Amino acid sequence: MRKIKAPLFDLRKTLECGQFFNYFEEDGFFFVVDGSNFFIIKQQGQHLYFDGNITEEFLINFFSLDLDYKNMLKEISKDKIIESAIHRSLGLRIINQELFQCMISFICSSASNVPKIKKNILSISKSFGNPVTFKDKQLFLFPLPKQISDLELIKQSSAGFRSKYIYQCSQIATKELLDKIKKTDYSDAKKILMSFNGIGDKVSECICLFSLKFYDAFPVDVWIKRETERLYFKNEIKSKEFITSFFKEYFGHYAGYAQEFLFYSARNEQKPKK
DNA sequence: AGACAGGGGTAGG
DNA sequence: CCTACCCCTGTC
Repeated sequence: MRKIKAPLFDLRKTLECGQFFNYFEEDGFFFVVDGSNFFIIKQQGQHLYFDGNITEEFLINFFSLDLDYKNMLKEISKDKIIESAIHRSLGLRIINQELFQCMISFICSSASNVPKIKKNILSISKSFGNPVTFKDKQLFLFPLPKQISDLELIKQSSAGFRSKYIYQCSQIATKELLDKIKKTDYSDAKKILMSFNGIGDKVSECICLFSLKFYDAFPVDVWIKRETERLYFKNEIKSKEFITSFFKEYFGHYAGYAQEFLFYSARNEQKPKK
């Protein structure tokens, strides 16, 4: 078991906030699969204990432990509302997920919910991914695009109308294209992502934020819409476009972090027991 | 118990 | 701009 220091980090909040779906908790550890990487991890105070087929550098990048967290907080702390949200979700960090897994995860997310997305991802991994035995547990790596080639089998993952999007995405997402998306800038990456069926405005913002390190991305779902209308606009109805442009401008470079704090805070309010 | 609406969104009409 | 979409879950 290896050990690293991780101040200003909350493992549970980071994994459970709804940005990542390929993990489960057992025997006091989180078992995490990200593409072809897998590891177990637990937090004790400011330290992380982990083991798996990964390096320490991978872990630091995955959980953005190298981000200057205090500086980020300073940049987005524009008012009492966001400060309160930050207070309630302190330690939450944005994960840098493997791109293809992230794309499929958020294709699955439309008109869905966290438990169901997790189920879809696990089922797709079992059907198409390579099995690995690790710490007496059977894990499945997340498949490469070319490994997902059977529409009927995808349908068995209960992805419903999203199954055809998963299939098409897997056909189109060659290694070359994925590499291109990783190398290009925010607006270009977003354009390419939105050319996939099943990836629209919101889903592409999520992928930009959770896989491509574009921290100014600001995904607006119904939760963020309701919450920002309530907190910032006296419950007046605003369009998604307005909300996106307003908060990108308002919070600046780390708008995506502000979004995550508001989102986590809103969700936690809804279900205080968790 | 069994029907029914609606969900962290998107494409297509 | 408005709906259907596939499946699951919570609610009546």
